[in-house]
Amino acid sequence: MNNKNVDIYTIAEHAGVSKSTVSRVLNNKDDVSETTREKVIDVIKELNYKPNSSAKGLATQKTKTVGLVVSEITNSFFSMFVKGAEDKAMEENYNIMLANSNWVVEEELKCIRMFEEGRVDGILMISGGGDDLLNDYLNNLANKDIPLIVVDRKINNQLIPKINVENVKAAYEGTKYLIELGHRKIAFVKGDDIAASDASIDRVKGYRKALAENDIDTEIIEPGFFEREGACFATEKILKNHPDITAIFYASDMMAVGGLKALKEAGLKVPEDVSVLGFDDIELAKIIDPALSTLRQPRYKMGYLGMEKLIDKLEGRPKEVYEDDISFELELIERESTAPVKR
Amino acid sequence: MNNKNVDIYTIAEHAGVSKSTVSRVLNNKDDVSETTREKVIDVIKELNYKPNSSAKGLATQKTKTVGLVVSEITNSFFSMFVKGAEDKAMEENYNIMLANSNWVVEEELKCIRMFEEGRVDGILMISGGGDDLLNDYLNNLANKDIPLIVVDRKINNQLIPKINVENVKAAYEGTKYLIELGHRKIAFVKGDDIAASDASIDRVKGYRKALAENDIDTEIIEPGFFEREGACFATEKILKNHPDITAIFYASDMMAVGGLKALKEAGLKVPEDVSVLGFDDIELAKIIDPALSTLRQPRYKMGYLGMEKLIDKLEGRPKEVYEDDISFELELIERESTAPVKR
DNA sequence: CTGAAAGCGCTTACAG
DNA sequence: CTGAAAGCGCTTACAG
Repeated sequence: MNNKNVDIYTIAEHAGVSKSTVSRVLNNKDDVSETTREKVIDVIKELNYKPNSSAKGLATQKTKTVGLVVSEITNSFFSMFVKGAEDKAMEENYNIMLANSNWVVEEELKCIRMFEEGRVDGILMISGGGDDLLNDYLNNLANKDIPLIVVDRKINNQLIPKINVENVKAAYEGTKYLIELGHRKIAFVKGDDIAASDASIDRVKGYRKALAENDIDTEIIEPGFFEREGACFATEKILKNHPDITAIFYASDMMAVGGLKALKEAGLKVPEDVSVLGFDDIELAKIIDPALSTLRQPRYKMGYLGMEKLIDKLEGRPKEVYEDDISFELELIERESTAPVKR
Repeated sequence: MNNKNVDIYTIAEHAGVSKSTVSRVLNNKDDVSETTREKVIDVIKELNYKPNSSAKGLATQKTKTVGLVVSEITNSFFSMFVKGAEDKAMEENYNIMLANSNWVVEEELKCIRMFEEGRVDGILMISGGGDDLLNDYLNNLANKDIPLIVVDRKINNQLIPKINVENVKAAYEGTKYLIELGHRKIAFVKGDDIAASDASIDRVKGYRKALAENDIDTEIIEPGFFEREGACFATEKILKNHPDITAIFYASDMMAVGGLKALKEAGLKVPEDVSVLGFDDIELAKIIDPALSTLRQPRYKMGYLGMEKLIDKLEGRPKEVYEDDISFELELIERESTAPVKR
């Protein structure tokens, strides 16, 4: 049971072969005779040998691990990405090095630098930022040798494959859905426009487009800053200035939850008095009462695919597999918080 | 900007010293003259040198990374542990290798084996299990050379430091709190008794103890299996068999949320008609309406402390720092779901 | 305070 | 199909 000091040489000795041969069976090279292979494998099991990955890493110049930087692991929005990425990595026998940036650019940079120290073959970023300094740094990385894939973040570099989401289209369809339900006075609670991902900006665009197409010109947009409290205030304000509203579309579920609270406090019932539509489909959306109708982001899939592309790249698989950007569509999930407008 | 091929030797050449000296300044050894040190540092910066950690790992037999195995990263209950652990690791300049076990023992074992391959100096487990096979394996690990710390899980091995939580006491105090509010008909919704951590069993104990001390003999215990739906059913059953109930204590917040739903459907108001007390203080507890009163588990702290102990051990710091088990107390958080009993 | 040399545990041409 | 040897990029006694 003791694997202290049992190295490839020990195995070689016990099996009566050379280190080279042991290495060959370890790496499944096919030019080894069946008998030697079996002998070696037996010894490996018997001695409970575990290869030393530092040594292997040094020799091969690969670590078989990828770095994952995430804005906030505690946020269920991100942890689903991580899970997808992790599952794919496991499948391919890659390890994951985790780093949390806490939304701050300096920490994001710190994480990346850490990863650069040879400990990681490539990096998958699922993270806010949008900061110029960081973008420069990422561009540099991409121009050097360390493969990088970016999920849910805009960045201007052809060399960096990106995985995004059709924000404009989703918001357009969400709004259209509300309109088809008969709503004409629809408010939109956006995030902050400076946000890295342009998510809020694009969603506002979609909302506007749907209104325009349907000749609705009451456009009511209020910022909720992607926060529960912020959305609470925004909702109060909307209610005060536009009491005839019949639906509110929030640019995130978390904001919708804040809105639900404000609506309740104002004595309004959802969806009887006002319909509420969220965005994201976080865990909470189906737990809260009333359950939120929302646009589902395929976060697990995005993480999974991001990792897949990264590994494809690392393994030198054909370029077509990973070089294109991908943009996912969101799915409209109807639950209890939306209903046809009352006449 | 290109760091391809710049190694310690390149630095040495440019600085006009030997590799040994470069290594010394890299490792902050004090026996280097100030002038050479500065010279070397300049070159390092100029050439944007990043040490190769595989090489370093091979030479020192340390990787400066720890493995973290978690049952389910997507669960906010766990992600707070991870965050605490991560923060501490960052502080100490350790890397974290993440593995998700998806609650299944085989995957847990797979993760650990992966970690054993020299890639990790120690392991922090925050994970379910309780399986015999796994326990044996962990015992073996502990008896070998790879340091291991276990959070929120019982295991019989003096060599493995454990970080736990005072479940009996917390449930006792939660129940007492309800009793002091005037409740005498208090139901308890437990998890499943076979669960790894004995959490449910201990919490039932605490509940019973409080009842006994206060001469209450209506003991109503129903299993909710630590699931929302399960708790929903349990609540319905309780309501049917004991309509005179005035409070329900759930062994987890998630179950309390399920309970809230069942109560609402039964036309009961919380806390006016029945008080609801949760356990854990997950994110959701303060978001849901009414906000849940609950017993707060210091998950961040537990993760942080677990990592701290592990690193203390790895760094060979004095044994007293890490060898003892630790058991955290839970804090009672009063929110909106509990109130004095109506007369 | 500094350098030469051996060694950490693997892989990989090269030769046979 | 197999072995001997060099090399991956560091660290660390040892000597001076």
